[in-house]
Amino acid sequence: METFLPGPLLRPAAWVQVLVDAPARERTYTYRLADGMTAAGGDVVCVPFGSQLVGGIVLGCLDQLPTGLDPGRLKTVESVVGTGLFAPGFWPLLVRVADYYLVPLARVIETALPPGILSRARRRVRLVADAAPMAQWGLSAAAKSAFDFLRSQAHADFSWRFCVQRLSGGASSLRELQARRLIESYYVFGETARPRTQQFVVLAGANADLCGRSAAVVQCLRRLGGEVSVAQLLAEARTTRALLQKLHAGGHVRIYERQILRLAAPTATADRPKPLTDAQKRVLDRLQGAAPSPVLLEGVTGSGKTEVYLQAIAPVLDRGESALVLVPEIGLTPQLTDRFAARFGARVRVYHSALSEGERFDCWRQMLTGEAQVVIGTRSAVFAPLPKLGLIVLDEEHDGSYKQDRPAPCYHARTVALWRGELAGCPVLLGSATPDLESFDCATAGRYLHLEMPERVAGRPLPAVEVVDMREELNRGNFSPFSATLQRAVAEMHGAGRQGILFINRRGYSTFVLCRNCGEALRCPHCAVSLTYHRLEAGDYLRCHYCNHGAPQPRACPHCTSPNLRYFGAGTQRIAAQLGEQFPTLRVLRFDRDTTARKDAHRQILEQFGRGEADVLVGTQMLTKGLDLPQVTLVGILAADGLLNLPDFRAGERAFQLLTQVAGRAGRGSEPGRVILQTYAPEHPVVEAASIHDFRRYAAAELTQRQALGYPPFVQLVALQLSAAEQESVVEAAEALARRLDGSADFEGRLLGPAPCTVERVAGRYRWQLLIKNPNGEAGRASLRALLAQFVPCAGVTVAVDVDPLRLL
DNA sequence: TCCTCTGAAACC
DNA sequence: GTTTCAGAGGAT
Repeated sequence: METFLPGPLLRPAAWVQVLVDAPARERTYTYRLADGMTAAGGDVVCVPFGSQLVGGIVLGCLDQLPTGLDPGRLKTVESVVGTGLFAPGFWPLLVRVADYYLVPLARVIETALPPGILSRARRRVRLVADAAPMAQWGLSAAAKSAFDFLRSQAHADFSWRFCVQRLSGGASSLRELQARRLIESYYVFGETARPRTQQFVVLAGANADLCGRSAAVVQCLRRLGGEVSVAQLLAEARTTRALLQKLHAGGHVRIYERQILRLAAPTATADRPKPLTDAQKRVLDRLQGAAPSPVLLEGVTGSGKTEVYLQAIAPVLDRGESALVLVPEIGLTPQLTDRFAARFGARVRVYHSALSEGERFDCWRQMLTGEAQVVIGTRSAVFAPLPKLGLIVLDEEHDGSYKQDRPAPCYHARTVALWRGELAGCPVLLGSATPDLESFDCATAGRYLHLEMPERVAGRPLPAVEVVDMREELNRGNFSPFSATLQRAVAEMHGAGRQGILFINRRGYSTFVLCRNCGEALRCPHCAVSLTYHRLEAGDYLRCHYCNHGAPQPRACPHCTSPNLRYFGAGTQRIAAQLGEQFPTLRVLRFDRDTTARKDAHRQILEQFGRGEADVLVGTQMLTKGLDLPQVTLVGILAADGLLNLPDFRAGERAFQLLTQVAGRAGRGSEPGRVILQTYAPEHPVVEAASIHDFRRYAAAELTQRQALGYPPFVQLVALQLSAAEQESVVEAAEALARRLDGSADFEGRLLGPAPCTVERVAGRYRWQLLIKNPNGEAGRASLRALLAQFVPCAGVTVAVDVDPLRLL
């Protein structure tokens, strides 16, 4: 890790470390600063890189050269193109993330910045006004004609790209002209993103003389009101762009560009603060008076946490400060975003990684200028550059999607949010009905302010949970996934015209397909898992839920050619189908990753359900994330066992959260709710605690066990995952790394493994894992950082470091 | 022995 | 992204 100078300097720094906008982003480069030039971390600069000039971000200043770098090879920063890309106090946050998660700062910046910030630093070319006349002597023919072309233009300023494409000799001519000081090249930082436009068509002329397709298209346009977007007309009139162009040329219609708002602030009907319950009032009072420390708000499902967030944010905005609201997944909570927009109007922005590059860029700038005062976003929005941050809210703070586990840095948005609050001096409000045990431990130990809302709003009771022993169902000869109790409950619910939710832990139709002749299961060719069977309109399909590999369902077993294939296990598709068979009048909707893949599909399905166009929603974990559906009275959990028995020390905690959250979807309206929890292990402590809504008892038991076994939150875990295409190289590298850790005098942590990951092969790569228990905090991470910096794995092996891993797979 | 092609590595 | 470099293979 590079060390950068802290604070302001007496003497301006001579060198800067730069993250360049080139494909080779793994490394950073050192540049000299020209005399009188100053730069700070976060500035956008233009630097020579190889033969070209590229944009880059200054990571930090150096007052001495890194060892082993030949001063003769150093180049000088061309210009400082932009400053103030980050809110005050933002840079130390990024440095802290890099330090803690053992990743290069460059990686953190890439994660934090909206993509394309650097590519928006555009290279331009201009004619030098007072160029020496003799500079043209002896130019190559291509360069001469290029120069003449540039001079013949009305203006003297061009984009580099235009020049390369348009001029004879392209880039080499430009370099030649630049060397002669006939032109100069410079960079501009994209101050304003181009406004987005859309093509519109409007009727023009009488159009009496048209016939055939033309007449039909004009007729359609007239029906649509005479003026629509080109895209809409193309779709509605089922016509082609060519025909529209012909009509345009003939003067029958006019096509023009209209500016559209890329960041239309979510609009909704205005909403006023709701009257508060006593518990909500107490919480808000404590929040106002509290010092800026983290707050854990433990409020049961349906206790009105959202209203607390809204009313806690209002005074922050009144003070002219901004608020950041983090949610696990933006698509899953359209109701929440709508409510924020309704309450705070145009000051609200939504920021997440599914936005387009342009949308993220625009939103980023609006945050910096203070135009956006409330930002609702997912994990990556924890880096939103809001100045004057007055409050950070993390809704459903226990949710695992706050942890990034794919590309480094594997940061946890909750951890980063807490640091942000500390650096900005603002409170961080963590809300959940089932707090993460680490947060809960901090709260009970007094490190966080612990506030509670133990009752639902309007005196509504928590739903009664009936545990059904599925072993007895089997004994009675019921082989269906629905117990007799659940069947009766569904019939009753349907009869009363109410709605229900069925939770199943798997999507697809069957979880695996087995040959009854040879006993082989159909497996993914790239991963060490079986394929899931999906029924699609286009035909039956097998899909790998790890790498998304897909194949048509074979008619016969690929191992022994027997046609005797059998489908095991039930996913959402099969449950929905069986439910339909059993209750023919029941209207069933599916809510899982397959049915919500389309943009805005979450909202559509939820709205459809909300309008009462379906009676039952069958879905996966997606159902657990904060849905507020007041008409739902019945919740069925088909098999709790799949959750309880995962090979992970957090399996119990996650199962408890999931069961409590699904159960919490019932009885949120005026009618009381009812939950039916089916399991083969009714005596399991997680099932028992969840069935009586007793988070405290479960948490206490689980924490005692964690302490005894030396697991988080009592010990820090660091997972090192190695992967490669060949099994031998991963094993070899993993063992080499383990020897290195064991043999090191500095390293005091405990090493578990190396061992293959639970699913050893994914997408054609073998994965092995080392787990480190680090009881020494920062000191332990520091020695690990040093060890990892020295460790060079054999060719083709990549090492991923995950500090505080959430899933041990 | 020199030249050309090609893929990989470096670019501060 | 461009440029450079090293090694293979081929022509002289």
